[in-house]
Amino acid sequence: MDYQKLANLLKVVAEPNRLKILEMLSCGEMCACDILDHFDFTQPTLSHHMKVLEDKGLVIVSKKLKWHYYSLNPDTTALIINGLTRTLSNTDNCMCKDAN
Amino acid sequence: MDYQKLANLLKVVAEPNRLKILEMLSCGEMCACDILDHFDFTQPTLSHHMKVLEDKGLVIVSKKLKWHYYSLNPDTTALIINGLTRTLSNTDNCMCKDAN
DNA sequence: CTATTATATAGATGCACATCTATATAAGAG
DNA sequence: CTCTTATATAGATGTGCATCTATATAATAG
Repeated sequence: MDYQKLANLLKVVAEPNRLKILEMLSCGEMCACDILDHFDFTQPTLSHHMKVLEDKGLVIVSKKLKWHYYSLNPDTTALIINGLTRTLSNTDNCMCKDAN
Repeated sequence: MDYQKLANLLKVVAEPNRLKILEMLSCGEMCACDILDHFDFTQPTLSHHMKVLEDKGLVIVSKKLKWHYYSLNPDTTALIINGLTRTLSNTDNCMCKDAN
């Protein structure tokens, strides 16, 4: 298990506003301006969060005209859930089974 | 869904050394000194991490003589996994279903 | 062209936190 | 008691990051 990589993904998700964004996207794609309506912070702050989510592979963007539509990347979300679940449960390939 | 509360728990887990500690504990309880053997950082740093894990409810401590034995708190780990899974999947009680 | 709308970038600020060294406390062994 | 071992606390340092204001870019409407 690459703890650094998993931790990096978990850091992306360990922020309340980004959690809320991800849940909003769990029902389908949304454009940035519609997401912004649900928050109190400014537009540059949303832009920052969406960039983090995109750069780390949590969301996928499709740019249509001047709107940017975001949707969840199910591969990455599955990676996080599975990685965390395996880390927190007693599995056969757990590091505590190692000779070391 | 209380995003702030879930994010606070995820922050505890979004740190590579704490992830490694938690996986070590997934096989059973360990004392601090044995955990420390698997890391390069100093003893105060481990003490800090174990305090975070204990304070946030991720691990349970039983103190026997001068050794402190740590084990996973399955209630909290389940809370994190379930909360994150529900947030990232399209569920009926998702916030995107709200009239708002 | 200009005006409007959607999004991004630059730079600053303040706070959280992982780590360290030094030291303290706790608990046994002899 | 003194010595050793296990753990905690205090205080400092450096870095990361969420947020802001101001401004830039992109794309469309008129």
